[in-house]
Amino acid sequence: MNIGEIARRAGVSRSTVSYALSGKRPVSDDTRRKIQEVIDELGYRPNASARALANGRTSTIGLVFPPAGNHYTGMQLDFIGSVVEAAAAYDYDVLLSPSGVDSDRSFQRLLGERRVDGAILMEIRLQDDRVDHLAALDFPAVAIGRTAHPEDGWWVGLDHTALAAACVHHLADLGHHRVAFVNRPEQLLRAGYESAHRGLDGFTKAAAERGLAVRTYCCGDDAASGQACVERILRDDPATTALVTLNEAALGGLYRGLAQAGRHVPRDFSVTGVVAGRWAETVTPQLTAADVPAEEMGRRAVDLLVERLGHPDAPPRHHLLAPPISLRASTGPAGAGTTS
Amino acid sequence: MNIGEIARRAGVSRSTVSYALSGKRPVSDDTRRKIQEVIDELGYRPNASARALANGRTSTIGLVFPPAGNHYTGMQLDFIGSVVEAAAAYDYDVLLSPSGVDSDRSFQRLLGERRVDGAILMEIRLQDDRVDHLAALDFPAVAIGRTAHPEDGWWVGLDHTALAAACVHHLADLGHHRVAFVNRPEQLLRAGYESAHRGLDGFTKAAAERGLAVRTYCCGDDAASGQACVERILRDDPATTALVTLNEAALGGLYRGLAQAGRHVPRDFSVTGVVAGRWAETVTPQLTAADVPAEEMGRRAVDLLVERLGHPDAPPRHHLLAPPISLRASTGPAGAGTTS
DNA sequence: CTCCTTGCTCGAACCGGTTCGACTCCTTGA
DNA sequence: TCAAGGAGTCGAACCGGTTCGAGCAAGGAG
Repeated sequence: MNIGEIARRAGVSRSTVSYALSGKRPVSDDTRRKIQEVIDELGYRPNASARALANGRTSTIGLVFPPAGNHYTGMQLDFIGSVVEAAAAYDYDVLLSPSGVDSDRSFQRLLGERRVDGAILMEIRLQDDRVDHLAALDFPAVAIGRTAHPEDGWWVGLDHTALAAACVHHLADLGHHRVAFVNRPEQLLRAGYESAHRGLDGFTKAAAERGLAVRTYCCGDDAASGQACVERILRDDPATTALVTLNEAALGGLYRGLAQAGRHVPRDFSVTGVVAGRWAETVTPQLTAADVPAEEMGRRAVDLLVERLGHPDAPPRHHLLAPPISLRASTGPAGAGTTS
Repeated sequence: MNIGEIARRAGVSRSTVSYALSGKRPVSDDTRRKIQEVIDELGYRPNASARALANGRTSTIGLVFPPAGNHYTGMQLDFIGSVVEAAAAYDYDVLLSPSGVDSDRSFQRLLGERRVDGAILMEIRLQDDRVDHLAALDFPAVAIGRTAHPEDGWWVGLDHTALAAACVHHLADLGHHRVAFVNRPEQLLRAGYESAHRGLDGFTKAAAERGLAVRTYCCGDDAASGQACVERILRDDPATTALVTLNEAALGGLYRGLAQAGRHVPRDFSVTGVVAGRWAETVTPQLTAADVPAEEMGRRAVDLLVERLGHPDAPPRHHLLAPPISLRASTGPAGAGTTS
C-alpha cells in the first residue's frame, strides 16, 4: 500500500508514480491510466508523514487556545468551527493546541517538532509571549486579537475599545446615568487579555466623556457568577440602571440576577455589551449588542494565514472589525421603570 | 537543527543521539551529558514527521464531527474541550476533521493518509457508515454515541432512552398529562442521529406506559426555532403543560416562547430534558434536566482510545452512562397555575 | 592468559514519499 | 543525414528520524 507497491504493479518506477500524481512532469496517457487503475483498485493514498518529511510541509495549521480550565465560551466554539471549516476549504487540517504561554509543552510540540505549517492564536493578551515568540522566529502565525503593539503583526481583531464605547453611547443616548461594566474574570484581566483591557478602556473613556457614574466589575465565566455580580452591582449602587458586558458566559446569570432583584429588562434596567449574535439571541429579551462576527473572524484569520504561507515575505496584514450594535430588545430609555 | 547536526557537534553518531533521547539502549553518562548540552544549546526538538514516518505512529488522534453547516451546540464544545485536554495528558495532539460520512475528503485524509493513530467520532447515527468503515478496517476508533448494533464496538454513550424516560416519569409524577417532546432538527432525525432516535423512543414508550397524551416535534438548533416550536405546541394543544427537550440550542427560544404565551415556568408549564449542566444553568429558571456529562464522556473516550491503541487486540469496551436528573427550578406540579 | 559477557558505540538500512540529473526515443528543421 | 530539442522514464539521493547487527573495549570467571 505504498508508492513502491503501486509502481511495481503498474510496471513503472516510483518516481513515475509520483510524477503522475503530482503532475510536475509529463507522463504519457497510457502510463497515467495504468497507474490510476492500480491506485483505484488498491485504494492507495500517499502517506502524509512521508510527504510532509519530503517536502517540508505538513498541510496542517495549529489552532492555539488556552486550556479549558477556564471553561470555553460560546464565542470560542464559533471561532474553532469557522477556522476548521475555512481551513478545510484550503485543504488544511487543524491541530488543536491548548496552551496559554509559549513554554507550554503543547506549544513546543507544535512549533519545535514542526507539526504545523502555521498557527492561529486565540485569546490574545496585550503582552503575549506566544505572539512575541512566533514573531521572533518569523513563524507564520495569525492572531485573533491584538497585542499592545499590533503594528507589524498579522492579526484579525475586534475594536473592543470602540465597541464598548458604542455601548456606552447607546446607553447615554437613552438617558442612563449610572452604568456598570461587567468584564471577563479578574484572573483574565490581570493576565492582560486584550478584550478585557480594551473593552474596559473604551467603556471608561466613553463614560467619562458622557459624564456617567460608573462602576466596573469582573465576573466569572458562568451563570452563577453573573448572578452574584448583579447582586453586587445593585448592592453597591441600587440606582444603577444599565450594564455593559463582555462576558457572554455570564449573560444568563446577569439576567437571572436582575429578575430576582425585581428589575425588569428593559423597562427598569438596560443590558448591552459585546457578544456573538447567536448567543445574544438565546436570552429573553434578546440582547442589544455589538455582535462579535466570530465566523467572519475565523475565516479571515485562515485567509491571512494561507496568504502568509504562500508569500513568506509578504508585508504584515490585518483586519480590524467594528460591527455596529444590533438593536434588539434589552435596552430602553432610563427612568421608564420609575415613571410607570 | 536536525539529529545529524546534534551528532556532529557532540562528536557521536546519529544513532547514539537517538538512543540517548529514547533510552532504548544504554548510553554512557559522559556521552549523554554532552549530547544534552548540545541539544539545550541549540534548542533541538526532533521532527514529528520524520519520527512518525520511522516508527509508524503520529501521536495524533482525530476528532471527527459533522461540518458546522448545522451550527455547533454547546455540548459539542464541551466534548471538544475535554477530548483535547484528556489527549494532551497522554501526549496526543488532536486533529479536527469536519465530516459527516466516510466518503468525505476530510475523513479520507485522516485515515487514508495516516494522519492519525486513532479517531474519536462524534454525533453518531444509528446506521453510521463512518463507524462501519472504521470497524471493517479494524482502525482504532472510539465513538461518542452508539449505533444500532453497539455490541462489538468501542464507544462511550449516553442512555438517551432511559434519560428521556426518566424525564417523562418525572413529569408524570408531578401530575402532567399532556406533554410535548422537542427533538433535534428533523434533518438530523431523518439522518438517524442516535440521540434523536433513542430519546424519542424512550419518551414515547415511557409516555405510553404512563398513559400520557403526547405530541412530538422537531426543532432547529437555534433560539428562533425554539420559540416557533413552542408556538406550534401551544397552538396544536393549548392544554399542554410540560415539555421534554433534547435540544440545547433551542432552549432559550423555548423559554421565550413560553414567556410570550404567558405561561410561567414552572408555575403553569414545566420544562425538562437532556442538556449539559453548564447550559442548563444559564436559563432562568434553571433547567431541571438529565445533565449530559460531556466532560466525562470526552475523557473516557480518550481513555478507551488510548487503551485500544496500546493493546491492539483487546476486546471491545464501552461505557453507557445514565446520569440522574438534576432537580433545578423548571418543573413543578401540574395544575399549579390553574388553581392559583 | 584466555574466553565470555556486558556496556557502549557506530554504520547501514529503512520508513514512504519527492526531486534532480541523466538517458532513451521520437520528432522536427536545416 | 544529422543535430537539436522535447517528451517520457528511470535510478539515486534526500528529507530526519529509528533500529538492527556488528564491533570494540573493559571486566569477570575459569
